[in-house]
Amino acid sequence: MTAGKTRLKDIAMLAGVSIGTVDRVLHERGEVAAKTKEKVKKILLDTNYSPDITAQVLKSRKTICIASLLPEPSDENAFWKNHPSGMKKAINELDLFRINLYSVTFDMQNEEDFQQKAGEILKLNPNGVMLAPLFKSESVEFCRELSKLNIPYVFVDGFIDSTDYLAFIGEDAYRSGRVAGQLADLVTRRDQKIAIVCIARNIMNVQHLNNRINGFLSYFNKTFSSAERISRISITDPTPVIVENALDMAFAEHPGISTVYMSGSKSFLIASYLEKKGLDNVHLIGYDLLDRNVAYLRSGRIRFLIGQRPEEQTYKAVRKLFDFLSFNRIPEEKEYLPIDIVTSENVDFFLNH
Amino acid sequence: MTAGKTRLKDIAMLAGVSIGTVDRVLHERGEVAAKTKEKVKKILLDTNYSPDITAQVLKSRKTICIASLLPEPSDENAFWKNHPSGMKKAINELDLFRINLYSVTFDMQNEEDFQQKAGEILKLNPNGVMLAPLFKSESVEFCRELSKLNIPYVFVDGFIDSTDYLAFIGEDAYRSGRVAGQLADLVTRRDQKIAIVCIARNIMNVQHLNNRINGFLSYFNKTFSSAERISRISITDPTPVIVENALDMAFAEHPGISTVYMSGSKSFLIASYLEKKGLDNVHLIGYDLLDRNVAYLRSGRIRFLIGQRPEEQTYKAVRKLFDFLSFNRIPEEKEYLPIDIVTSENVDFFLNH
DNA sequence: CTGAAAGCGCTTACAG
DNA sequence: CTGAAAGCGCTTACAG
Repeated sequence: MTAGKTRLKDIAMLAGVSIGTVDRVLHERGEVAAKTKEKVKKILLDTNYSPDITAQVLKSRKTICIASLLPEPSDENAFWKNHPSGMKKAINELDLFRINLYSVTFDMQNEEDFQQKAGEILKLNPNGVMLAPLFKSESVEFCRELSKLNIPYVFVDGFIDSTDYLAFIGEDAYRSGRVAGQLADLVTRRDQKIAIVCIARNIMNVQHLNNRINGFLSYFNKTFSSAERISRISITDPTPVIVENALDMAFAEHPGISTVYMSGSKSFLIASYLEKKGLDNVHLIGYDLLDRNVAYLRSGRIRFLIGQRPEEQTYKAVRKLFDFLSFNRIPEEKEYLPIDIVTSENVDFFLNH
Repeated sequence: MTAGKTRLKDIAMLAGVSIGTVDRVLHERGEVAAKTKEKVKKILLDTNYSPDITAQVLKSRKTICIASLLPEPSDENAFWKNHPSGMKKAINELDLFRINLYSVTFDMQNEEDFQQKAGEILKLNPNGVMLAPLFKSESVEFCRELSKLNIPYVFVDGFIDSTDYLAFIGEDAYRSGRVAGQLADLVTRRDQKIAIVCIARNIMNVQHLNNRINGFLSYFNKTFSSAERISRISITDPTPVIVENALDMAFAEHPGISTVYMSGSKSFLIASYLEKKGLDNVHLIGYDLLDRNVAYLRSGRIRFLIGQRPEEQTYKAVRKLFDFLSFNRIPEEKEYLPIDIVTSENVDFFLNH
């Protein structure tokens, strides 16, 4: 709290050496006699010395370069639209340091594009990397290269266990599913039915959605058998016609569905379907504050959206990389951000900031 | 983004003057000929100069002192227990600057104690002040003194319009009431009744609670007349016996109450009552993650708690004061923090961090 | 193995 | 009104 008043100079005086020598033991730059080293180390500890960071930064003036590799946001997948603002916020806060951000995006339908962009980043030789590991094998490969070059990397949104990542920041999918389960339970009468919808193409994504769905189901397991009450609808293509057909079939097969849990971020597709079919009494619970979702939340067509703070994910990723690179602070390995319950009444607070 | 590479020295060269002169126009320290001033100013603008903060801090080494005046947390009012951790977090983040925090607490039942502690702070002559203006006239008086001494101050939790505050950080009470209303609506059948409880002694507090209650009522006004469905219970003393009697009367007078909205932070009192009386089917909605509230949330006795991020309030207050004092950044006048909807399933995320 | 010195970019007296 | 110089606390060659 009280910034250290002892300076290198004071340590040097106490030890009867020059500040150059103190600096050498401080940074373990060698070339110091064992005895002097011991003496200085002791005094360093006794005085609880901590360097003045402003002076360090002023002197060294090295520029830190952080690269990010995230999916290109699109209409098809607007979830990634807000991630850049978190990075910008972090950079702004750190503007007294020399820090550069090199943002790269890849086409999330295209493994090759990921590989190519990863290659670009490797060529740049940044000090640290943040990535969303959407494609497993390609990501593993990239991480291996980074490790080889001694470049630390942080995962955002998902993580791969077999790699040597510095940190992961994201959602606890299982628990977000449990939260959704609780909300679904709250709005669904015991004699009514619940449907779980899963729309997914790529495998990583499916894993994440499955975790959510397992969490969702786990909430009901405790109370009573869910088998008869909960049905699952899997759709492999988000094209509206295909979605419509799949839902038509499901609603025909399971009469009495009064709540739909959309495990991914495309609730607006379901909302649009329900509106079209006049299914006004069906509750809809989904994820992420995409513009189209928020519009349906406001109109009442979507009851709850669960937020996972995309800006905060990238904000924290940049901060953790920076703190590690500058001050050697080792972050917690995994940080799960709060699971926000968002309704039409509190959504505004989660949009601007 | 890219930190400015032009230095005072460069400006001086371009203007054909010494860096001392540039510095004088930069900080408007006078003693500069009008012509030179103009010339330098133009170059400053053209080059988009921004000073190197590390060098500034290193040189000036002035210590900023921020004082806080908050209520002493107690069993009686545990809401204030978590505010200090937000201040600590801010101080830790700013540890490369010379910044001291002087925390003072007052007895929230005692106006005189507030005055005395305010006097202590004035004697200290800090650079900035953060306060919770629980007592109106005493706070106005204190603020007047601060203004006279040119000490900026930031309100936390509440604000007083007639004063000259730098910023306010807190809850939008009306809208938090609306959120509660929406949640109450969700769990209450149309043929069931809702009770609003208000326990308060001091007047500022009542104002805040009234704003919440008005927000709550406004949610129902739109849909249908609430007069017949919603009753209000006012209690002036949080002593369990008194609370019990008041609730006994209310439940007797309004049969069919199935949801209780507790407008203040003492939901645990209601929860305890409901448990004692075996009123297991009554939904309870309240505020703030006090230990005792959280325990009832976990057990299911409390359905929803609305959180107002106490740590973030003080964190932001310290940051805003610091940014203003150090870099002359003028903050937004009022910042309303997100209204968190907390249930037994997501509460953990809101506790640690 | 160790010390003396220069310099990072700024601010602050001081001399003229 | 203006400039030259010292110094904030550190790091980095360089000389010995």
